[in-house]
Amino acid sequence: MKHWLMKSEPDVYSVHDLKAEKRSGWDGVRNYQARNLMRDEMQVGDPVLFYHSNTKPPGVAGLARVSRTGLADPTQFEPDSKYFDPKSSPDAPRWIMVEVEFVEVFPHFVSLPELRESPELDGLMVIKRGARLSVQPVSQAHFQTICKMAQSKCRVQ
DNA sequence: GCCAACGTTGGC
DNA sequence: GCCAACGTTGGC
Repeated sequence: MKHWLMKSEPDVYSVHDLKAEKRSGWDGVRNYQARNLMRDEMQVGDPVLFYHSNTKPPGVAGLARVSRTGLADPTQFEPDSKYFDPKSSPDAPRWIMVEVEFVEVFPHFVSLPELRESPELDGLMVIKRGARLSVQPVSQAHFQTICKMAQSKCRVQ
């Protein structure tokens, strides 16, 4: 089992939105590296740290789990969507996404400054400069440290 | 609002 | 295939 961190701007889609909706397709990713991780590496059941970006402060807000894999992102076929991709077709969809299922809102929001302060999180991708990738792998040790900081047992089921 | 980082585009 | 220009991300 692999562990992940996925970024979303809470003004657009927050962990509270996922709580209300229970499950959601992770649409709108238009970066090949992020797509490849979703398409090739993610498996049903993998835990996902839900990260709030572009907000004050940014940080890890909750937990989700991968509930479905290998789905075509429907927004690539919607001409009115800002994620529309005229070069993609339903026969050969270019943008593959996963669906995630809500697990919990963390009792304690772990802010980016807190992540930076923890010596145990040395090497965590999201605290590196210029780490723009919106889907990131997280080591099991880092994942468990963040769960502890969030005051969560991170039980996925 | 600024700007560093970095991905993408397109001319050559 | 190189690389300058440009666009986006996202912290600050």
